[in-house]
Amino acid sequence: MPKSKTPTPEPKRTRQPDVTRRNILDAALVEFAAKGLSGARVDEIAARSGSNKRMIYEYFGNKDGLWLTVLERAYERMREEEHAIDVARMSPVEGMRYLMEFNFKFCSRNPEFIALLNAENLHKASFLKNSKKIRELYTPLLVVITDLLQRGQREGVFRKNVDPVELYTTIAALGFFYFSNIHTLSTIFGRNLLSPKQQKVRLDHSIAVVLGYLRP
Amino acid sequence: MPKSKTPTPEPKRTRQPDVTRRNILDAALVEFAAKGLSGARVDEIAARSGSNKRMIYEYFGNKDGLWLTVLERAYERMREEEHAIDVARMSPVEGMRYLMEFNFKFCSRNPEFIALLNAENLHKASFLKNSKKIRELYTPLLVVITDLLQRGQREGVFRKNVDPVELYTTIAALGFFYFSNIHTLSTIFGRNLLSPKQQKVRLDHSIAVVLGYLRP
DNA sequence: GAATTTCGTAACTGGTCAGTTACTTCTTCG
DNA sequence: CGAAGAAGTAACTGACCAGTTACGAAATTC
Repeated sequence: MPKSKTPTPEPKRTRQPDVTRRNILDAALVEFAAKGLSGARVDEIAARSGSNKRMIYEYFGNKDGLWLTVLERAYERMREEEHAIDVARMSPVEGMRYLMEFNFKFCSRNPEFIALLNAENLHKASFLKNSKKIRELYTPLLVVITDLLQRGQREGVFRKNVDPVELYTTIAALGFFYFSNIHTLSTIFGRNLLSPKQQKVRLDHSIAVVLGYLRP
Repeated sequence: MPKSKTPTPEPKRTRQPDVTRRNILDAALVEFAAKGLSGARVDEIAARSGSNKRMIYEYFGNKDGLWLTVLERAYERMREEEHAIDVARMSPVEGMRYLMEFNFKFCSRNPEFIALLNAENLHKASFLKNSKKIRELYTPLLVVITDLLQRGQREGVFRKNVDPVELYTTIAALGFFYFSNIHTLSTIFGRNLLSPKQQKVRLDHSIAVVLGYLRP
């Protein structure tokens, strides 16, 4: 039975299932991102959440259920942030630049998201495939890119016959890869790619690549 | 004491430390790539290798030592294959195209390499950082790209002021990301990106992006 | 062919961890 | 207040697993 909100303006609640649930998910995100699915410890998540194991199993059934929920929540968050993007009033070039910057900085700001996706790919996306929610998560970024491409082509500033899905993948790749592989790349190149300076160089280059390609 | 080769042409050897060692590493590569470091089972590696746990601990000390050796070996293999690349006699455009194709197909052909790198990045490259061998593994691809860029710029077919390291990262990203995230991308797009047809579309697009960018 | 070293097997150990349970404490609401 | 149920705690269980050991078999050396 779905819990309907009581009309009484809640007094001082110390029982806060929603808060407890969210605390568990926050703790799980950190733990899973740091250690992967098999490396993560349920006891650690319980301790970090300020709650306890019993609540975890009450709300999420088991470790796998918790993993799936954390994963879905991460996608939802990305989708929410992407939804706020509005490039309709920008020029195609400006818009594309803004989009890439957003994507790059989202990756920079959400290393847990990167780690989570990599872990899920290690499992061949077996959890995501069983997710009912994921169908609606088709990323809004794709819609925005399609629009920008059309306008740019009409105005003659972008080349023709660019597949939006391919370009989306390219943009995603240019942001994601850098942060996904930042530790091995830093080691091999002997540079600290985490530094803001290096990140700026990388973003500028990425934008130059895509805009350079899009020239008619 | 390093074992010097006996002058006698070995008869029928049933003792073959090198073979056993390699079998263990092959088995470990598969297991680690499929399940990550913490998910992999030493018993499973022993069984798959046709050898046994005792030998694993004899040769590699512990699970972590085995992991590091597998990782180094994967890098070495890549380096060897890259070393065979010779684009000196190709035109800059041809050479760049060939290089990207090589990189893309290497990723396609070596999914274990992809999985290994992702797992190592999850650990913040802590094993690679402690590797003595890794310093010499600075990828030869970088040298080849630098050469191609110079020639292309001199001949006027490539734009000027392109940083080879940045371009290398871009090329690596365009190949790696697709295969690294192939399962989640396939799920979200509802397409089977593993199919050769989709792979060709992706490679063609990637080449078009880089060559499009490189136009003066 | 005896001594020595290498290799293989399987049982064992000590620790870890997902998931459960018994029990206590707190909150809510009549 | 007092009953009912929700939330919390910590000990427990049973499985699993990295790493070890004891012992035997085979191969190599002298």
